[in-house]
Formats: sequence, C-alpha cells, structure tokens
Amino acid sequence: MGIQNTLKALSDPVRREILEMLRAGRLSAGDIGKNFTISGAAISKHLSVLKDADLIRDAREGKFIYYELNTSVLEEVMLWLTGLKGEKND
Amino acid sequence: MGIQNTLKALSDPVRREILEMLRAGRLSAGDIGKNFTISGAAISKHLSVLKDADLIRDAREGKFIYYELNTSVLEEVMLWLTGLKGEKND
DNA sequence: CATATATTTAACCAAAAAGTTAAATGAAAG
DNA sequence: CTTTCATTTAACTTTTTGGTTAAATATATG
Repeated sequence: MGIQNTLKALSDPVRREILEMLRAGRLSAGDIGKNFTISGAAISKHLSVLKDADLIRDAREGKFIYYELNTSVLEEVMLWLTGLKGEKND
Repeated sequence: MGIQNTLKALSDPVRREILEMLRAGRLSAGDIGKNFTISGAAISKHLSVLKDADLIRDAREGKFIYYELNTSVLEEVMLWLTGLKGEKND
C-alpha cells in the first residue's frame, strides 16, 4: 500500500471511471463491466489493482461480488498534494 | 494535458521526488540528477514528462536549464479527489 | 450431481514506460 | 573557432502494463 499504489491505481482512466461509477453506490463486477467494451477479465484485473490499493472493498453475495468505494486512502494523496502546493520552504 | 497527464506524471516515484525537491526552489537539471542513481538522460526524460504535464516550468540560464514547480495544475486533481470523496449520490 | 452464471486466474501478446549508452545541441570560455 | 560543460535527443533494451482467450473456481438451481 501507500501513496505509490494509490497513485498508480488512479493513473488509469478505466480505473478512475470505475471509481466514479461507485460514487453512486455498490455495484457487481458484471455491472461495472457493462459500461466498458473491454473483457470481463480485463475489468477483473482493474478491480484487483483498485483493491490492492484499498480504493475499493469487495463482498461476495451469492453468485455476485459487489464492489464499493473506499475513499479513506485518498487522504494521504490529498495531504501529499497540499504539501507540495503549500510549503514554499522545506 | 488534463488530469490524465497529471496523474500519469505523479504515478512515478522518481518524478514525485523531483517535485518534492523543487518545493524548496528552482534547481538545474544537473542538480536534480545528483540525487538519483539513474543517468542524466533518464532524468531528462522524467523532466520532460513533468513539463508536458505542466507540473514544472523550465528556464534556460546560460549553460544551465533551471526547473521550477508549477502547482496550479494540481487543482484539478484535488477537485476530482474531493468529488470522489464527497458526493454520496450522483 | 449436472448445468448455468458470475467472476477470477493463467498464459500469452502488444504497446507503453523507464532505463541505458552514444550522438547531437546550446552556450560559455579559452 | 575549438573545446568544454550541461542537457537533450536518438536508438535500443528490458520491464511493466493493459488487453485477449481459455481454463478454473464459486455459487445457485433443475
């Protein structure tokens, strides 16, 4: 984990769009995939990158696996960014 | 430009460290390179990625090229992040 | 238990990224 | 005007990333 994983995960447009979709609430892997033209396997890999970065959490419910947003890890990124903006001297 | 270029630029640890170095003030390409083990050419490429993302500005002064931080472009990232955090409904 | 559905994992491929060394460019100074 | 120093650009290599299809896994259901 750490800021490296977070920023790496955020650097891909598909993954950012997945996160945006999840703002509205939890979605199954399949429903997420419906919004993209790439394969389900590719979506699954993106989801695992997001999960490794702890940007999403998963919960199996029967046949489905639901994903939901976890924004707490964004705090660190915000801090880093404001640090870069603010501190004129070291 | 846009958030894609910005986040891509920020997703590399060497580039983030360059930005952190520049918090304290402008530095020449050579002085930046001194803090890393990779070649000057590699540093130069990282600098051009950061410049394309408009995260740094360059100014030649005689034999040297000085780089300085430009944080204005971080605003868009901050907005995107807060949007993701805040908006519980779409 | 056999089959169907949802999703992941494995094996693979192509394109992009990050590094290298060597050559090119730009500016200063002998 | 040639040499030197700082930096970039070119050509190339290696590693990483993002995609594919096919096989594996997990669950529900006839």
